[in-house]
Amino acid sequence: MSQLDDQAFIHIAKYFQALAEPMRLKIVHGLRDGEKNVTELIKISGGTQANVSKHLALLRDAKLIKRDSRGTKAYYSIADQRIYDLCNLVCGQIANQMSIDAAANEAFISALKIN
Amino acid sequence: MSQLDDQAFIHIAKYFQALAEPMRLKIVHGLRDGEKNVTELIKISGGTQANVSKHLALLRDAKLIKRDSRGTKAYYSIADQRIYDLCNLVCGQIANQMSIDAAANEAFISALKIN
DNA sequence: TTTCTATATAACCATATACTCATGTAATAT
DNA sequence: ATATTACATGAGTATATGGTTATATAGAAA
Repeated sequence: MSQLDDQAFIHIAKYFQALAEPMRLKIVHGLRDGEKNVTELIKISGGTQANVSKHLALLRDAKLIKRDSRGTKAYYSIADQRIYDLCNLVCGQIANQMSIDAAANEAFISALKIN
Repeated sequence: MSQLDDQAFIHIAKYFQALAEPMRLKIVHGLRDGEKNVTELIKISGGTQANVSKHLALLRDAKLIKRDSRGTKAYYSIADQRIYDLCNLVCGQIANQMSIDAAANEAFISALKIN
């Protein structure tokens, strides 16, 4: 396995890592219909201010979201729409894995739908 | 945010978590052209026996790979091909992020190609 | 049976992660 | 200038994770 591959795997792993946390998925989910400021995201996610702020910093660091500071507020938005493709792929996969009846399955999938 | 959503986010996060580790990505990458036994995967990944075995257990737990025991050997294979869609999406995203010239970019992408 | 090969797993350790509380900082309002 | 609102960040803590070494187990071979 080459150096380049090693670096690539590390890079890809970091990317997945950013999405590997329920609170961060909530935040990303909260941004599906456009930018929101931190206070709004705190309400949506149910997290504390400090914690949400940290997750936002991490997501921004991973280039998944971007920040726009206007006045005293900070507006965050999705930096790359493909996040949702990823999530939807995973949602489909998980829904498939669950051996539940059709009605429940449908309810589950629609609850998961992210875009 | 509903209970169901919370559970869903936890579930999805676990899925991403399984792919959020370079050694596990190497292993999954190693399985792209079909099943392999543990010894082969140890060689490919460069990890120790115990460590590879643990990662395999984790990947299996996450339903990403499946195990087939034949004789004294254990053959692993991909349980869901969509893993590769996920990886390729992320690869494209990462390649886009990197502001490198076209030739280098192409070399990078082809080094990353997983299926 | 004993031995060897292949794999899994327990015990342990170091580091990373997520969270909380407290504090810092910057823009606005009074 | 002071206070307030909105957000970021440092310190500290508990738990999770990834790795190593040593041991267990199971099938095949001698």
